[in-house]
Amino acid sequence: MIVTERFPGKELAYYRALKRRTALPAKEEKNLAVLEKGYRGEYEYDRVFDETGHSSVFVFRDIYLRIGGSVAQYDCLVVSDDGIVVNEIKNYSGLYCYDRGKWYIRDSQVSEDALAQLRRAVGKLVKLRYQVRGQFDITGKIVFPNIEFRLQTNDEELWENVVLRSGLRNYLLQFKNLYAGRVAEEIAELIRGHIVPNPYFDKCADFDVLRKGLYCGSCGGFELENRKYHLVCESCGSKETKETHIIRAISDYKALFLNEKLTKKRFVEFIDYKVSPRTVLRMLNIYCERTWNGAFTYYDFKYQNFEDAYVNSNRLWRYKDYNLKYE
DNA sequence: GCTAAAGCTATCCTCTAATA
DNA sequence: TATTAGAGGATAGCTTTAGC
Repeated sequence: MIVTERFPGKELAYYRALKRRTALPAKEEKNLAVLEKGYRGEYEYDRVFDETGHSSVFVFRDIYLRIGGSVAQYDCLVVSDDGIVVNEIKNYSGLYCYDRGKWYIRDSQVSEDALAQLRRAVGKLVKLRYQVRGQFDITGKIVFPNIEFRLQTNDEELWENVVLRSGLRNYLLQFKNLYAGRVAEEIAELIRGHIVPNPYFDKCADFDVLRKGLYCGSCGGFELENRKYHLVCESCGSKETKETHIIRAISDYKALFLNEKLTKKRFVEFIDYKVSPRTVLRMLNIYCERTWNGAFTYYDFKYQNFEDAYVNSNRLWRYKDYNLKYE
C-alpha cells in the first residue's frame, strides 16, 4: 500500500508555474526539461508498480529523510517484514557505459554516479538502523524505467544492482510475495518519523516581473472572456469555471512563492483582478486553511497541487469545465 | 490609552444563468 | 422548463493602524 504519494517536486512545480508567466532563460529551460524527464521516469516506475500490485508491502514515494544531521532523498522505499528496499530511479535514455566507477554516454563522462548515490542512500538507512539497534535488511537497486536505455559494462557488481525496463515487471512482482506485519509496521513508523520537507529548494519568484492574470488550462492563453460562472478562452474556446481557474492559480502561487504568505490582497493582484474578490474569498476558504489574524489573514493551500485539489476535493461541481485538451 | 478610520471577512439576501 | 449553486449587494462585526 502507498504510504506517501508522489507529486511533482517543489523544483519541477516551480519551473512549470514560472514558464507559464515568464520566458525562461535557456539554462532554466534545460533544467525544466531534465526535471520533466526525471518525473516521467518515476511516473512510469509507479505505473508498473501499481499494475503489479503493492498491497502486501508499505511503499514510500519521493521522500526526504533527515538522518544524522543531513537530509537524503529517496525515490522509492519498499518496506516489508524482510526490511527496506531502496529503489533509485534513473530515467536515462541511450547507450550508457560504466567502467570503474564512471558512467559515460557517447564518450563523455556523466557527472552523477548512480551507483554511488545508491550506496549513499542505503548507507544512510544503515546508519538509521544502527541508531535504533534495528535488525532488518537494507538493500537497493538502481531502476532504469526508460525502454530506450541500454547499458554496457563488465562490472558484475553493477549488474547485480540494476533493474532495466525489460526486467522491471518481474522485479516488482517479487514484492507480491513479501509480507508487511508487525516488523514492517515498526520500520514504517521509524521512516515516517524521519520524513522532512525538501530542504534543498527554496527559490522564490519575483512577483513584479511575472505576468499577472489567469490562463487557459488548455492552450495557456491569457486572453479570457469573463462570463458569470466561467472564463472562456479567446484563442481556443475552452470554457473553465472560475473555481477551476482559482485553484490553478492558488497552486501556481504556492509553487512560485514558497516562503511567502498567501493573502487575499496579494492573490487578487496575482490574478490581475480577473475574478471578484468575493469569489476569490469563497474559494480560498474552501481550498485553503485559513489563519485568521484580522488584516493579516493568510491562507495555506490544503492540497499538493492543482490536480490533487481538482480530483480530491469531493466537491459537487454545479458548473462544468469544457476543456478542449481533455476532450 | 482612547478613538476614529481603514481594512478584512461573514452573513443575509436577491438575482441569474447553467444544468438536468 | 424548473431547479438551485454561484455571484454579488448591503451590512454588521471584528482587528489593526494612525493620530492625539
